[in-house]
Amino acid sequence: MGYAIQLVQETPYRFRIERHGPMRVPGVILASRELLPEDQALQQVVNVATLPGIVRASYAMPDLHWGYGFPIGGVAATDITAGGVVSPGGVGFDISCGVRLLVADMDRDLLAPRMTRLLDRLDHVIPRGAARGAVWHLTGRTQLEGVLSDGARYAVEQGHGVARDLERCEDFGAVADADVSQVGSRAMERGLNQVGSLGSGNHFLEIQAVEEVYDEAVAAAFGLRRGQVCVMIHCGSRGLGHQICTDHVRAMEKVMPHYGITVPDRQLACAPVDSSEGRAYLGAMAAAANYGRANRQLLGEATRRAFADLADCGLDLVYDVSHNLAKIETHDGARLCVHRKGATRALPPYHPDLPADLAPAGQPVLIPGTMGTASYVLTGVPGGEAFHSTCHGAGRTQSRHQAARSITGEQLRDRLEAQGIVVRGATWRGLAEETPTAYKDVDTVVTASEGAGLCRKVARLVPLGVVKG
DNA sequence: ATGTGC
Repeated sequence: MGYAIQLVQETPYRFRIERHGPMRVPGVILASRELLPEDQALQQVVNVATLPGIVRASYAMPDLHWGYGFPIGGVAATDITAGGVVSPGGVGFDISCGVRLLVADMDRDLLAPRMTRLLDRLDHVIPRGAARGAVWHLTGRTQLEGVLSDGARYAVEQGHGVARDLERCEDFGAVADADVSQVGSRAMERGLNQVGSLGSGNHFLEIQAVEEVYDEAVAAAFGLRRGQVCVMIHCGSRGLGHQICTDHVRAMEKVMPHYGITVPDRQLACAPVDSSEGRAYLGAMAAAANYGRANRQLLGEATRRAFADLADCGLDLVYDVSHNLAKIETHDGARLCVHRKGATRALPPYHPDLPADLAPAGQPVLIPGTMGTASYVLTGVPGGEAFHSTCHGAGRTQSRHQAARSITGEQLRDRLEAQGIVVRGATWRGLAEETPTAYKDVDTVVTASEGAGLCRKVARLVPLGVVKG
């Protein structure tokens, strides 16, 4: 701290911070100059570069901004066999926050006359905000353990969805190495009544339309065509994931001296992946990841019921992918712990973890925009940098307080409705805090992501109706 | 992000 961070521009979309001080690797920021954040987030890129076992670089995506310990839009991988660490701050409080996209077998013109009724129904059936309630009322601890161990797969087994849904979920709906015994009692309590709830902040459920297709072949493989209606769901693991992060940060803070680890920021609390504390966090994190997927599965099912009932219309899953997660992955023969925080995995065509029917197209990468703005579908590219990762959305540029001072919820609703976008918010205050003017421009972020060679654009989606958390 | 903040 106390010095200006030196950035070396290497290409229009690539900046480098050379190793200095305790940095073990350089920092690499994949962004255009206009997207570079305030100094604090760049300092966080530098801080992450000091973590034990980090390899290649401390990466940042174009939507980089300040976060807890790690920047949001940060990607960092550690070598497990070289004492590499796992850090809860490298995943964030909303473990497994992510996006699910479903497509309707209907075009926007046909749906238009039913839009208001559909939004009113979703407003009624999608639990969100501070209010209690969830789509799925778990009968007790046994069912919650099923959710934590088997995620969307358990939800489908229990009748909430169809088998094909799992083909289109990251990890086919469940991470294998969840350890329920590492989920504390408070986290369990908080999780019991929130499976199938949106939450608040930037979480939303949107009815959208495919406005533009950039790659016809890949879009067709994803089931997308121009004019088609789709539904995007953006949410995470609610209070359960938050509590797990809190609990394991505390546990790691205590044992860091024992492992001889020092970090420049206490928010970078970490432990070796190959240690009891590291394994404990990864087991609990995987359980929260499964919870997040089950959550999105249930919200998708509630939306399907509304569409079937009011529009006689089916919804097929395009994909479900997280943008807050650490994963054990093999890259160039090395076993790495890849942290993605506000960064989306973007597998290239023919990657072995893709479902067979998506192999030629690559992984669908789902980028939620800000309320009233576009969202994107992207795909992974061969040789993608940063361990096959890309951006996760438009990063915030204004605090919630600043945002709420700039506009009222009612004004924002009027402005959106003047653009033909129907809005159903949880609270006026919450709506105002999410004004699009408080965010970077998602089009600019996606252009930079493609320009930096992280992904390719497939389709641009525009909002028709918003159910806001 | 979060039964919002040490």
